[in-house]
Amino acid sequence: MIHNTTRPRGRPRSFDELEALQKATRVFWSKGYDGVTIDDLVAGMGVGRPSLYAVFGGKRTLFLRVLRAYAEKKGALAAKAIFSPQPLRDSLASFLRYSVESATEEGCPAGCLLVCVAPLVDDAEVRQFLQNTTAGGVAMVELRFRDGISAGDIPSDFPVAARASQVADLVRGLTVRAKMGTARKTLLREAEEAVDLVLLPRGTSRGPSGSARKARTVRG
Amino acid sequence: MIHNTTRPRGRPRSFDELEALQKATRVFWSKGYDGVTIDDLVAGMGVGRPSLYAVFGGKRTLFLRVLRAYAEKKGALAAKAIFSPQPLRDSLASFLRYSVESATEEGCPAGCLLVCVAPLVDDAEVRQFLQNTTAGGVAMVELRFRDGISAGDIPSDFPVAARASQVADLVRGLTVRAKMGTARKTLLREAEEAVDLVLLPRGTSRGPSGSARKARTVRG
DNA sequence: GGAGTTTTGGACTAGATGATTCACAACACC
DNA sequence: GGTGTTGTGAATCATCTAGTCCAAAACTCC
Repeated sequence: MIHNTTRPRGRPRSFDELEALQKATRVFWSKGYDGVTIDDLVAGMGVGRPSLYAVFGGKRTLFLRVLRAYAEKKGALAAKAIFSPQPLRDSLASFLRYSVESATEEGCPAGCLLVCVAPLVDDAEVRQFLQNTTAGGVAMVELRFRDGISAGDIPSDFPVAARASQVADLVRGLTVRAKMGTARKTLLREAEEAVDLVLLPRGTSRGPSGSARKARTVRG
Repeated sequence: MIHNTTRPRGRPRSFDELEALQKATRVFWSKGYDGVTIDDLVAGMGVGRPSLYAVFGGKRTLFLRVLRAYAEKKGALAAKAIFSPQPLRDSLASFLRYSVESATEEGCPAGCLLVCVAPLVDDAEVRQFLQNTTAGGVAMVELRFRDGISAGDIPSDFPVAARASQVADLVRGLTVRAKMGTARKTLLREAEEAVDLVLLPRGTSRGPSGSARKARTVRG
């Protein structure tokens, strides 16, 4: 009856592919990878079993698609948080806050698919994707640090690469804590404190840390 | 024939309980919790299926015993690393080094049972145990920081609690990276750099970070 | 050596799970 | 409306999995 030229040939799908993918995300997110059965996916996605196999290929390939979509979305939101026009300190705070909030969202499973679920999947393609994605995350933070140097928010000798890695590790640590059930409030406070840890400049004069540094030299 | 008074009554066990527990640890460590079947455990532990149920109760209770034993052993080694008589800087370096090394041991699964596996287990008892264990870990680092204050390695206003949490988060982050397949060498370097991040004293004079701090005040 | 006790290995059952098949439904095109 | 194409739901099948049962084995005690 309705003449839609761009419509494909046969019977139209009863589900939206992207929406089904999002629902699948929730399933994997809350139950892990090994903990999920095809029946879980069928029930959670609102997709018939044959359709699932026909459209997504199977559990493994579905998970890969889920992972890519999830990472893209999260990456975009993280970039939005860290690159919005504000001083570096606030950018970093926004970034950490977003990380904690997305890992402790009410109505969502705790933790993060990329940190808590995917690393456990014994699959070369997943591993490769994770490596790339995390490298991209670190690069993003590095980039923001460099902007911060240009803007004069941090000194030009700020150890960009090291600090970016440390920020990424902190985020991972906070995310795992979220998965363990630590309250959002606690994690937000720690994230706030971590900003100072990463950004505050080092003084060479104050504090009796000379002995510690000396001991290090002796040791190494 | 042989008269051993302390020996129990019936047929002796064909396996050593603690050894079997260690083998079970490896199985869970490498395959996760949901990924492990009873057959995996039977094969990996060298224990008959009925014996497994009789002695360890089942997968869940076995995992709990595994977890406790694992945490105790790791906690002891971590304490040894951080409390050995040396300046705070070296203690912290030892602690981080141990964390990375134990998560990247050759011949062992990458990562850590407490960080990468247990948080995903949907079980109240496991969750409770994790909370206690991680709290204990943070308390351990705090204690060492206080010793460091007494020894004059760090100033008396050193934010003990915050820094201890941050160290714990960093360790978790590094551990997840290990699980993702990052090389030990890389992680060891980052751990080394992190020592400075945590310990180096803050100066109030140097660096153009005034704008950033100001921005923070404006915001908050 | 015989009785009692505990562990073991193999077998067994009920149920879950992964993946496919097939008849039928819903559309576009002519 | 007829034809070809694609998606859907129900049913199906072989396999895997958890947990239990039982006869035999290995021991202690008497």
